[in-house]
Amino acid sequence: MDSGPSGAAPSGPTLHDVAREAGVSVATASRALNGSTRNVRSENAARVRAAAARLGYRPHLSAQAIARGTTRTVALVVGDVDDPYFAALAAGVTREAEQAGLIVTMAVADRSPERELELVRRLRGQRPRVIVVAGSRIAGTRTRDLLVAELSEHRTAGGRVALISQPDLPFPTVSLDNHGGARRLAHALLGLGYRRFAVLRAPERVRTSAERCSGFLAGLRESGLDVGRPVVIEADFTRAGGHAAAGALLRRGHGDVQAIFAVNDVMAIGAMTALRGAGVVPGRELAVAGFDDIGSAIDVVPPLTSVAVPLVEAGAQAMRLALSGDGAAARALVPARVVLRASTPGPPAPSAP
Amino acid sequence: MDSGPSGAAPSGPTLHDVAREAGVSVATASRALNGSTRNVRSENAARVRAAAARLGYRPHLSAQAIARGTTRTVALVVGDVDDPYFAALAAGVTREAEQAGLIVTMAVADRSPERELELVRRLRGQRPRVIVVAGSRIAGTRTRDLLVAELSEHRTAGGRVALISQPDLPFPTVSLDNHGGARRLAHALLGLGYRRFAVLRAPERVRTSAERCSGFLAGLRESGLDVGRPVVIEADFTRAGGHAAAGALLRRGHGDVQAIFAVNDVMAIGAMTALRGAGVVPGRELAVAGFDDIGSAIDVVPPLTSVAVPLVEAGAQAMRLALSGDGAAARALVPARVVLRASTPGPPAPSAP
DNA sequence: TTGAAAGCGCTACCAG
DNA sequence: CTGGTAGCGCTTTCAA
Repeated sequence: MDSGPSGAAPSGPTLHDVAREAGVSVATASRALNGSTRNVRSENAARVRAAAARLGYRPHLSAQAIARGTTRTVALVVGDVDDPYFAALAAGVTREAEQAGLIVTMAVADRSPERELELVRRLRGQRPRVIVVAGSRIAGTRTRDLLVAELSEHRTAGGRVALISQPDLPFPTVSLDNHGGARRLAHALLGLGYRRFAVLRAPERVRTSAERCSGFLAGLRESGLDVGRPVVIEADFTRAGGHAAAGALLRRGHGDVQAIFAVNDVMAIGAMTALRGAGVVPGRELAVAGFDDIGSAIDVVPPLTSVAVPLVEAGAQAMRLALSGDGAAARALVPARVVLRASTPGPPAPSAP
Repeated sequence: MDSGPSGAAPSGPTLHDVAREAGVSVATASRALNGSTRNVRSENAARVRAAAARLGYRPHLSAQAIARGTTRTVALVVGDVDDPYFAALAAGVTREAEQAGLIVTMAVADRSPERELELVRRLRGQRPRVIVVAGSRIAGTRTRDLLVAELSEHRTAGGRVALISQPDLPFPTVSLDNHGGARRLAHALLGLGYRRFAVLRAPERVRTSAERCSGFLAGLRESGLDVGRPVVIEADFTRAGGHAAAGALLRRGHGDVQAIFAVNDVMAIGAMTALRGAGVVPGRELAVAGFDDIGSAIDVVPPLTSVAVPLVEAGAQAMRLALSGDGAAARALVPARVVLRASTPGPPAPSAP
């Protein structure tokens, strides 16, 4: 008789109760509450609504889903929530979904592709209208193929899919202009006079990092200027990673490096703190630039040069892309804009040969 | 024949299909896949599983919900996602829920109590096992009463409720020790030698702010020391609000104020930037302290003195509280710990009478 | 405009 | 251990 520690079974008044209370049939009650109000006598409709209110009736969404054969659900998979990057994306997706009258179900993959796959599997059970994956973007063939298979089945079953900033998969995708943004940042820094760089990046399989890194290097290369051989240091894609990487740079001796490009802001900020901790003034002795332009980029000292990406907008756009029903080839590229601040004031002395 | 712009109807293989494919009855298929595996011959079970895999079958959660009379859903209402405070709470709730095998549905109230109420109404339609509200904590009687009514009905129907940091409502609640944390911060600052304070707070109806403010003032008062009349400035509960408030303080002339307490970190950080913009060095000429100890508190210059509240843990605890099924009177107080950093080094000169 | 009734996909009870 | 079958709460023909 005990329903167990965690388990009650939410019930509540049903449409039958409402119908009885209003003295009409369930069919009429259904029509009055959720169907086309058109064909029900207004007096009856009023009685039904009154009865529903009196009883505190709420339509059982699962029952509706099964009867109608459709849900109003969007399944969202993010790598993490407690991270401004994903939080902003989630905010965008949620805003747009709610505007379309859809309910968002969110699952957190903890940045693990396997878990991401597992979640998509389970979420599919909800028969969501749309599945949005804002993933960890880690390359890897097997899990990736399974994910594609899973999403394909979803689509075959009539569902929609949208990806945010994933590697190239056969679904509508909105991507951030990582390569272009980093490239333009390189140009901007060169324009300021910097010539020797260090790049703080994440491991190769983190695609976002890889793209930003290669974009930056491409920007340097195509300038035709003599930039020597940029120092590249690999670390975690986190604040701690940036901190560690900067530490490593200082330890190995940063030589003639004038500017550090960290592939995201939290790494850049961690790096700045590490520099300062070692007595090196960020901006003055060593310039620092990041990527993402997170809110706090403006509150660190010196304010951080970065590349702004409208993350909330990217999330919203993903929803729109999914709902628009354009084909799997639909792509949206969210622009990235270089924002120069005091952390890259230009090299201290005009390069003296 | 056109299903409309945004609307496909996700279908897919059903249990019947699987059963037929495996050459067993639906009942057996059901048992093999989702019921107690105990009572089905392993050979049959294998056939069923194989058939399910071959067909890409996923149980229809809505159908299960309706047949079982129970869901495995947690409905979470947050004020905002794109804010580290709520993001951390959401992360905690999500982590704990997923560990219990529950799926989280998230809705964003945009910090509006009316919208919060509306969302709870709609979410109830999902018949979630648990409803968690991490609200905007704005006082207001009417909407509040309706929310209580709604949540009560949910409970009556057998569901669970948990609140995070809400005003005192008759449901299990985990609260942050805002008053105590601020009080201890006051003590700490007094201990450092500060005597003249300014408080940057949000409007009275923002409860979190109100509690922190009153806790701080109580801490000052009970010290018995001569602290004069602290300057209290009201502004938005945001970074911009902090910036503006600090601006206002400087404009009106901060007189003998030695330390600023902002009721949250983002306000404090905004204030620091404003001070610096006006040529006042934070920490040196004017000490600054915040509340929340958000990640970036450590990355601003000087590092920000704050009061740490384990937000992720608070979210997790709310889930546990809800699942434990303790009565409506269940309360959990998440401790808050003062963290002194360089933004409050102690007043410049030993107080000279 | 209304009501009766047939499902929607799945579970669980009841016989075999 | 297995299959038939009666619902779960709701929508949606089909007749009236």
